[in-house]
Amino acid sequence: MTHKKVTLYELYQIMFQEMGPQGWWPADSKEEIILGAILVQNTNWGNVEKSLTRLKKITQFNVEKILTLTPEELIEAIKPSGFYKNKSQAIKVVFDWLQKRYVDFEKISQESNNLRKELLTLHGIGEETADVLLLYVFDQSVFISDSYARRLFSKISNNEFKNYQEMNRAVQLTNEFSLEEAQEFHGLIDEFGKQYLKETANFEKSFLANIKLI
DNA sequence: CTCCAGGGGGCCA
DNA sequence: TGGCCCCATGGA
Repeated sequence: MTHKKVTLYELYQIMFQEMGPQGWWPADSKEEIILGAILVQNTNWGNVEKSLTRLKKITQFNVEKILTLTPEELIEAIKPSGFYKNKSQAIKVVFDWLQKRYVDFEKISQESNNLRKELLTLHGIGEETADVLLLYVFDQSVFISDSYARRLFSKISNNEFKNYQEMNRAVQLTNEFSLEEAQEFHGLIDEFGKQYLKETANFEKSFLANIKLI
């Protein structure tokens, strides 16, 4: 079995050509993306949508209104997406932080010389969620080494990526990637994962089966 | 019925 | 550091 050797950017182009734009992270505001990023932790997106609908009804995703909610009200709103004790506290922590920073996303992104580290100090924000926020809220072109990315890259490279940090150190986007492409890439990888990288799915029948990363 | 999804934190060796 | 366990709901 001979494999076609491709660069990271060529991989992106192949996936985009095959699957098209994924419209990843549907949201009308940065605040909604942040809420979604927390609520989706180890949770099906469908359940997240239920919580977002309920939250929107009582807060319109307004930062001050969200911070005004009692813990019980917040928990009640986000219950459908599970882990509500952890997630309600994470929402509180992140929105407190936002309010302190005047909720100017562009300003935060420019002023903090190590925003990733700063995000990781927030309780409830781990490596993956921090990178999701960098990519979709703070407009930084980063690669997200989530489980689907690790499964895919373990198949199309000679490395075996066991955890987030291991892959995050090894893989970074080249500067050919625009912000929009970086955002699209993550969506493509996860949609590909849902179709071809589950236990019952068959990667060998996918359009990436004969691809290897250079 | 079981399984697990667009993770994170605490604990322990 | 690395492995293990817990957190919780709802759809398949």
